Amino acid sequence: MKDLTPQSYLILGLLFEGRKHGYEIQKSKLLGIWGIPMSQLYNLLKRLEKKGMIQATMAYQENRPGKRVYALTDEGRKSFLEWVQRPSEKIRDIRTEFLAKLYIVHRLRLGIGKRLVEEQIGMCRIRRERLSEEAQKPDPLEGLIREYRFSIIDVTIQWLEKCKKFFERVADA
Amino acid sequence: MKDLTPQSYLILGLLFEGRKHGYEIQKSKLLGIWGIPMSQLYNLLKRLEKKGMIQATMAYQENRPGKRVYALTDEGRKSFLEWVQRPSEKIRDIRTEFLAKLYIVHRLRLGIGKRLVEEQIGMCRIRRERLSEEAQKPDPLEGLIREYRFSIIDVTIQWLEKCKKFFERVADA
DNA sequence: GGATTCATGTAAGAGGTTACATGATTAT
DNA sequence: ATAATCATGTAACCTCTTACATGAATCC
Repeated sequence: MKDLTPQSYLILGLLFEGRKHGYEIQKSKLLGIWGIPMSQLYNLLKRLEKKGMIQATMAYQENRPGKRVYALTDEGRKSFLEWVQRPSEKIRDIRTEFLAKLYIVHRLRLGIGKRLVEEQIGMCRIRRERLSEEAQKPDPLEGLIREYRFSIIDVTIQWLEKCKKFFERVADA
Repeated sequence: MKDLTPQSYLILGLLFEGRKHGYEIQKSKLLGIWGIPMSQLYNLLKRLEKKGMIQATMAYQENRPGKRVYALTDEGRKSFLEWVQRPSEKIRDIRTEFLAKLYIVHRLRLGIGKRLVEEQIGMCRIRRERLSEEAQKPDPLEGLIREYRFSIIDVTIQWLEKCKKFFERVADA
């Protein structure tokens, strides 16, 4: 099964809390990490349903239009849990994808925050290693780019260490 | 006119050197910044032509299939120059878009490297300022995310200072 | 004979963005 | 009255990714 987008996984995460309809998902405070436009959200939900990750049931109310209430399927639950426990492979995804994971792990009190951060640190170290091993070409501009990559990785590792402490403090881990 | 993608601007930049056909563009050493798959490149070229940024003429050869040789139009040239002189607004784009600008500025010896870097530093300072001004919520996870953003900006500014020195050394600036 | 280089595309599917479109209820 | 909140969608357009498809010339 192909990976979903981080946004979609976040939606699955929110539904992990319990069944919700579109408008409710939109209103979920997401720390401003992602603002999904309303009209896109409905598209995403439809796609997730088509993929069998979630399933809708109609909730009819008096004096109100019916709501399409979504719930996770077993596959959706499985997919989400698999995603949320796996660190991001690319450094550039840390700002978005990994942050989303931390947020949802914390929100749902999944108790895996510390481990997730540790694994992410491990992944960053691997990346750093791999970058060191790459053949250095004499091109000076290329050297500069390389330096930037190293800086980003290093600052990310430092920050992840702080994250680790955070998850050690909160009872979540 | 809407912005093109960085990839498309890079292609315009390569054509700024002179007319090229698809295969030639693909072979241009781009420091490994972007590997555009061959089949995508032809799509991009078609789109750029439809937008009036480039124009093809056929070059027929003996014993060979004809080549579709592209040249910049006036609009393409204008668009490229406008793009290449403007710093990236988002920090996350520095790794990709801004790097591409530096590369092409250097390659074409446009003589604006130093100024571009300075403007990018200015943009980063503005971003940093804006982040400082944002209301701090008591949420500790949000605080962590904020810290990460600051770190990234700071390390980026430091790196840009190095870039500036680089462009001061090379005769380009 | 087989790999690499030269040289070009099409087609299908997924996904993102934006605009358009509707309509009731509740609070000011 | 009118603005905000609740509630849902469709349609068009663009871009990206991947796979498929072809074929000559040259180098080893």
